[in-house]
Amino acid sequence: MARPRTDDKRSRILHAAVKVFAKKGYFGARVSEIAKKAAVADGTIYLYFRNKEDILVSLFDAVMAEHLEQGRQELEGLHGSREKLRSIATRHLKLLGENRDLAVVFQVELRQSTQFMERFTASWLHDYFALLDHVIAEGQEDGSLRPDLPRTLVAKAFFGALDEMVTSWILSRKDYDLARLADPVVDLLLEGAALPRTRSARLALAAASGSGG
Amino acid sequence: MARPRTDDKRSRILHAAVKVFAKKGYFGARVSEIAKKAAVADGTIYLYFRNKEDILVSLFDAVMAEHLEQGRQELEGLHGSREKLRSIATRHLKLLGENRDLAVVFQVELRQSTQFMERFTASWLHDYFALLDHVIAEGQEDGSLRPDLPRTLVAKAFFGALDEMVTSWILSRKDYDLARLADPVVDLLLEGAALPRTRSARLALAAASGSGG
Amino acid sequence: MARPRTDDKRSRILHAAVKVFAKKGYFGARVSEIAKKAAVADGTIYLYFRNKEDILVSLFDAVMAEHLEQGRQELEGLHGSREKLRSIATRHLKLLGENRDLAVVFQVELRQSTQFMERFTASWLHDYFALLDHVIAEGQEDGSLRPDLPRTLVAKAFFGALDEMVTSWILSRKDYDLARLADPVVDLLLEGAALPRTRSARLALAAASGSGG
Amino acid sequence: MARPRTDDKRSRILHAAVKVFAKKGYFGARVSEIAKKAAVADGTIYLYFRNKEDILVSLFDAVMAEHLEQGRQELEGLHGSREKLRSIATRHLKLLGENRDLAVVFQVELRQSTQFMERFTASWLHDYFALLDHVIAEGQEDGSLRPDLPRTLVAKAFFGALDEMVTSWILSRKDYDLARLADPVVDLLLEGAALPRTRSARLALAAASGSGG
DNA sequence: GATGAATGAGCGTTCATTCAT
DNA sequence: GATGAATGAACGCTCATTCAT
Repeated sequence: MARPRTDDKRSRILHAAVKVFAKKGYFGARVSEIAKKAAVADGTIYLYFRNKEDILVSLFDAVMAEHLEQGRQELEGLHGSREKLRSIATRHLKLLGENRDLAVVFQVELRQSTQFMERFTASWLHDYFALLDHVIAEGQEDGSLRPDLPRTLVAKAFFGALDEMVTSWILSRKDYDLARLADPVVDLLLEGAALPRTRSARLALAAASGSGG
Repeated sequence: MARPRTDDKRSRILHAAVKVFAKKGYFGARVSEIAKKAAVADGTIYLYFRNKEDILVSLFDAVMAEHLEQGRQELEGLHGSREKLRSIATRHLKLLGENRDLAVVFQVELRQSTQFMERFTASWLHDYFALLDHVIAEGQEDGSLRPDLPRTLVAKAFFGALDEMVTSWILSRKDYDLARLADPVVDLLLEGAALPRTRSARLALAAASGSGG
Repeated sequence: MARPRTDDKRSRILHAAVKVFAKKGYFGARVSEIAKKAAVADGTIYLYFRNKEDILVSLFDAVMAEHLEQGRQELEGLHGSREKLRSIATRHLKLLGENRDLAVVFQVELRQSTQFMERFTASWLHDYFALLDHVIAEGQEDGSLRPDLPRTLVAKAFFGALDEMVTSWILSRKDYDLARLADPVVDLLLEGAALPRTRSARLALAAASGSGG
Repeated sequence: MARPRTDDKRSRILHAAVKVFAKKGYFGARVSEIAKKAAVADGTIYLYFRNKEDILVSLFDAVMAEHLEQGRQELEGLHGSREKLRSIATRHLKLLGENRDLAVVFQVELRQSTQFMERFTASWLHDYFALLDHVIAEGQEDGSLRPDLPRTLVAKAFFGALDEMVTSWILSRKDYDLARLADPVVDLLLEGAALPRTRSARLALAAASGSGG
């Protein structure tokens, strides 16, 4: 807010940090290297961030704040849990799929320790899960989603599936379009991996046994 | 290589390492602390492990080797992808749900850096995915699973969902029974989160348009 | 390369290093002890030197660079190999005779290992020998030195004799004036230890046998 | 004395030590490496030697004891300081010139620290210098050597010259015959590097001034 | 005597952070 | 605000030595 010209420096530091963290890992990253890449003095970093960890946390905060805000706005214009989940998945995979360094930081470096993980979860991830939860609740209420599955379980599975897509993408050397996986993942999560005729068969079986009984 | 007389010591070091890594994180863990907890001298560690990293890697290798072996054996006695996926999920959640420290190490510490992740993936996780892939392929061939979804995508989603169950469980303070989530997760992944009538409706629609075509 | 503001610190470290190396030996010397004696923090050492070995090498370089330069200048004003050798010997013994710690480092610590020795020889000692060689060559050409002795052999014997004077002086507890040995050593090397009449006798003998033949 | 069969082990350890010390230097040498090369267990070393340093010292003692004893015996059959110095020089250069590893240990490793040097000097080197001193004294008494030069100075110069021949030979990669340098070195030390006519001239001058006086 | 597994003291070096300028 | 020289705590690992077998 009240950080006019110099906000440029803060931003430069954050951008440099993404690159360095992605390349070296959080513990492997040197504050002096971030400073160098940001073209500021080592000491300057400490005018904008409390310490090394604060750089990582701030990075995460900045990205999540924007991502969540934009995500919520996009959801307002959509109807139906199906559409909304598709939107969330697409945005999730797009955000990270468009910036591999950022993805590395989010998938790997932020999970350095339970300490990080907890703060990470406590702040923004919690909001992200709340958003998912809300959409799922809506779906269960409007009859588009099964009400027999616990909402949080569905949310976790949804997040976990997306998360693994990103992780796999990072570790794979291939540079395929991550966002394209959004639709099939949502399809899988909504319709299931089982063949429909499984159900028909089961129903048929049930009918048969029912008629037989 | 260096496997001195007492395998007991090696084992004690590994058990101590799980605890220390879980509590302090890999980078925060001190080799001397592991030694102390294992009741051996600092130097003794290096009779059994090349270095600190080797402790972590060996830990992972040992657990995965046994887990995968037992998993494969159990699968041999089962029929149908549904049963097999249920077995895999249950074993996965049981393994980690029964040892929180081990779970922390697997969920958090092993993901310290892309370097770790890659080795991790390259060795055992690769095998784990291959196992999943195989079961899914079987299902697609015997007609129990949808053939239109890419196998790897299903495998990733399956793994990602389970993985997130574990991570959530670790970060949550509540000590619920993790393994109990196996069935609902498999159910979700197989049948989907959408209400069956969605399909009926679609089928009806398809039938209608089919009859009309 | 890294030459921060105060050359004073670098110099303080080098002076402290001479004392500590002389007292404890290179391997016995602790970097932290050098830092303490130089009144700088341990880490500061590494702003001025790459590592512990670099301190020793830099020390040697600094001393030799100055010593050789001054030596060459002094030689320019002198005439005759006899005078020049006397100058070299005097300066050699003076340099080390005036600073016992430095002498210890040069006589003992720099010879820690063939590795050190080779670097030592390759750089400055090579120049020193070249200087000696040059003076000896001059003497052989102007007829003041025997041409039948290989120059390098004379140079080595000259250096070796001086070197042993220093080593003996260090190991002896007596604090005699080392530089005073310069003249007798040069005298010995130039005139030989044998009594002149040895030659006369030999000449006589040769004459006798010659006349007899 | 009373170390029958096992003296073989002690000897094997010493031979292994020469090689390892020569290759790695005293501080770089690992006791376990010496043990391995000697084909004994690490602990066995400590049945024959007090500690690592004792191996080096014992090595030196053994070599020097034999060398000095044989040297003294050879001198008994010779007459004249010239012949005796030639014998000493030849034996000195032969001993080390025939075993480069041993030479490295004697020239470099034994000079690790003033502590070593002092012990080294105090024990055998002292005897070696006494031997030299004795031969030089004889020469001065029988009129073959100049009486105006301090005996110790001549002894040091003699030793220093030989010592430098060995050191140069070690550091040079060329494998010339070291012992062949004995004669020219003795010649240089006895007759001097200056041209004889220098003396003739001086004698002439002295004669002239003498006749004039 | 011989072994070699076990010990644990010891240290060079790094790097996040500070603060005088 | 900005700098970057200076700080000093912190730690993985080695290896000479011991001692139970």
